[in-house]
Amino acid sequence: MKKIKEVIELSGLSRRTLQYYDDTGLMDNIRTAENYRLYRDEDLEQLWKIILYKEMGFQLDEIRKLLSSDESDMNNLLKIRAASVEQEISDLQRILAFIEKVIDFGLPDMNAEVIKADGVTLAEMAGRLSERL
Amino acid sequence: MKKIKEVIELSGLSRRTLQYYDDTGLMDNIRTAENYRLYRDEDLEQLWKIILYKEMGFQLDEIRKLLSSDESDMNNLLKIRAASVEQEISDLQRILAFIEKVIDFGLPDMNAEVIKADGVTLAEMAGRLSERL
DNA sequence: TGTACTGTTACGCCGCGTGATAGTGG
DNA sequence: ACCACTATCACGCGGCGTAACAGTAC
Repeated sequence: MKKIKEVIELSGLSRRTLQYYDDTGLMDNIRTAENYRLYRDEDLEQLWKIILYKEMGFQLDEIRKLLSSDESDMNNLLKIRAASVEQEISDLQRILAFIEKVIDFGLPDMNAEVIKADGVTLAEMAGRLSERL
Repeated sequence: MKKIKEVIELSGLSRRTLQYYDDTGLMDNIRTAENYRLYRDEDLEQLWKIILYKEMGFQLDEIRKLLSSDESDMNNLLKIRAASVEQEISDLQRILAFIEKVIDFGLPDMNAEVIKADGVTLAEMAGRLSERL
């Protein structure tokens, strides 16, 4: 049974973070008579899982689901997350290529004939410019 | 001289977004006597640049700097941005590899001997686990 | 008189950081 | 009485979405 300071040092998380996890129900801390948070061994296991899921880039509400799901549900969520990370990577690669193009050739001209098309917004045009490389 | 509705359709941005750009000084709109926002051609050029920089993943305060910088400053900022995008990509690749490892082998055990080291926090341990692959 | 446009508040999101203020243990 | 610990508010961040309410043009 550890009090919060020990858990701060053990986990590397901040006091505020631990309080937030308690407030939002991600952790479900028991309390002393003086209302101090107490962490049992099982709570530390739970915290370890939370830290691992954060390392994988999950949001806290997704982590909540993961903590209460069986092995097959968890594997599904992991696969979904893997797919979206792959998507993020390819988005960033597109962005990177676009930046390098701008470094070499400057910003594309808004009035260039190539990109003038009716019914297409500027935002869409910008998206297309970074897609086609 | 266009009013906001036309600019919404032309740009693909929302009314709220255009208002926000005005409020935060990213755009510097002139007004009619009835206080309606007016967009001149040069303002649309500015908006186009903003959209392009957003497409490259810049934050609005960085975009503010970009809009008022000369070519060499701009190129520096672009290179810095490119470097940080590369960093984000490699972070995500590490995360992806870690997720796939967890899919195959399950969550790493907190009490495993391998990872037990004094003075190392759980968060650090999680980071190391996803680094070493 | 209606309706389609315009404007200004102002709260909500997410994951905490950063105080401020107050109670408790030893 | 001191100090180290604990607690609970509550505002702030970025980039808007989403009302709510009010004025203006036609």
